Amino acid sequence: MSKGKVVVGMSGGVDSSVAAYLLKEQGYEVIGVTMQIWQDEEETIQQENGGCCGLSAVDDARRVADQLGIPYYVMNFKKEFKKNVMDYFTGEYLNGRTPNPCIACNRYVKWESLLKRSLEIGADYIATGHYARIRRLPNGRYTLLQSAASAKDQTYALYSLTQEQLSHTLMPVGEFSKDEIRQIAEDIGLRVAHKPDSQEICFVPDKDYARFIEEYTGRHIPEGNFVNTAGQVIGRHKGITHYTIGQRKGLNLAMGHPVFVSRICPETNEVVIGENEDIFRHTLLADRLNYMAVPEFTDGMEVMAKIRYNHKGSPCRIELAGEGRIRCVFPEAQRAITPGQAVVFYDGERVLGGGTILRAGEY
RNA sequence: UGGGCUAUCGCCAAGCGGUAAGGCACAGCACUUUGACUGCUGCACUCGCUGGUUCGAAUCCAGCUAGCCCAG
Repeated sequence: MSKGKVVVGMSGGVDSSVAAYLLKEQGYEVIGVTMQIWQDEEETIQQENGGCCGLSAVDDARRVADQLGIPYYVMNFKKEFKKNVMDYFTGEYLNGRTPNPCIACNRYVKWESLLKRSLEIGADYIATGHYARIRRLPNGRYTLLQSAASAKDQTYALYSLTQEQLSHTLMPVGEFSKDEIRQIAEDIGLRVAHKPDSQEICFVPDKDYARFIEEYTGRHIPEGNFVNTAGQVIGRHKGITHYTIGQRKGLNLAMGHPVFVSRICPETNEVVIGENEDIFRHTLLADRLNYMAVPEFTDGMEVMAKIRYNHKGSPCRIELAGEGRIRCVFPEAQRAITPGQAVVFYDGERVLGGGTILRAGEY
C-alpha cells in the first residue's frame, strides 16, 4: 500500500533521478514531473549540464522515469519563472543589488507553483533532489537540517520555504552524500549517474549575465565612473550590472595591487572601488524574513549565519530592528556582505530561518 | 630649440656588460545549483629608433625621435 502520492521534480540530473527511485523504493506512489521554465520547446541543444535545470532535462528525465516505471509529465511554468525569477533577477541588478535566482526559483516556482499544482492533481507531497533533510521538531515546527554530507548542503538556497510547504515536501537525497547518490544511480543503471553537477545561472548558459540583462530588458545599461572611497574618479565601468560587492576580476584597473568593488550606487551610476579591508563589515540589515525552526527571531539571539551559498558560516547576534527587519552583528568582520543576497541562520545543523540582505553596516 | 632628465610587457617597475625579476591588469583551468572570493597555469627570443665598441649590451658610445623639467 502506498505511503502517499508524491510528485518528484525531475531535472534529468542524478540527484532528482535518484530521489524518484528512493521514494518509489520507500513505497510512495511516484509521479515524475519536469518543469519547463525557460527553455524554448524547440530547443534541441543537448548540453552536458545536469542538476537543477539543465537543457537536456526533459529527455533525460523521461528516460529515467521510463526506467523506473513511473508516470512522467512535463509542466509548463515559464510564466511563473519569468515573473518570479527572470524579472526579479534583472530588476535587482538594475537596482545595484545582487540577486540569487536559485532561491527565488525554489521559493516561487519549485514550491509555490509546483506544489500547488501537484496538490491540485491529488498529490500529497512534492519531492526534489536537494541535499537537505526535513524534520518535524518537538515544538511542532518543520525545519531543514543540513545535508548529511555537509559539503554538498543546499539548505541555504531553501531557507525561504514556508511551514506549509515543508509539510508537503520530501528530500530523500539529503540523507546521503553525493558519492553515495552517484553510486546508487550507477547500481540501478541510470545513465545520468555521471552527469556533471549544474552550476551557473541556468537561463544564462554563456555566463554573460550582463548582456542577458540588456537583451532581456531591452535597456542599454550606461557606463559610468569607478571612484575610490575618497570619491575621486579612477576609471570607467561598463555598467553597474557587471559588478557585485567584493568583485576583483573584470575591473580592468591596474592599481598595482588588487582592488575590489566596495559599493554600487545606482543613483549616481558610480561603482566604488576599495581596498580589501574596505569590504569587511561587522553588521548587516536584513528584511523579508522567513522562519523555520523558530516561530520568530528574538532580540539577542546568538546563531551561526551564512551570507552566501558557499560560506562556512560565522557566529552572529540577531537584534530586532523593527519594521520586520533585523540587524546581525558579527564579532568577526564578514567579507563582502552583499545587498540582495540571503542571510540564513543555523543552530547546529538546523535552519532557524533567514532573510534578504538589505545593506551592510557602516563599519 | 640654451641647459638638464627620462625612454624595459596594457599600467607600475627591477636590471648598472654576461644572455629580460616582481606587482597590477588580462586569459584559461579548478572550485561552485546565484553573483563573487580563492587557488593553479599562462602572459616581453625582447628592452624608443639607427649605428658603433665588445667574445658578448637593456646595460658603454654616437646620432636620431618622443616626453618631462629648468631657463627664455
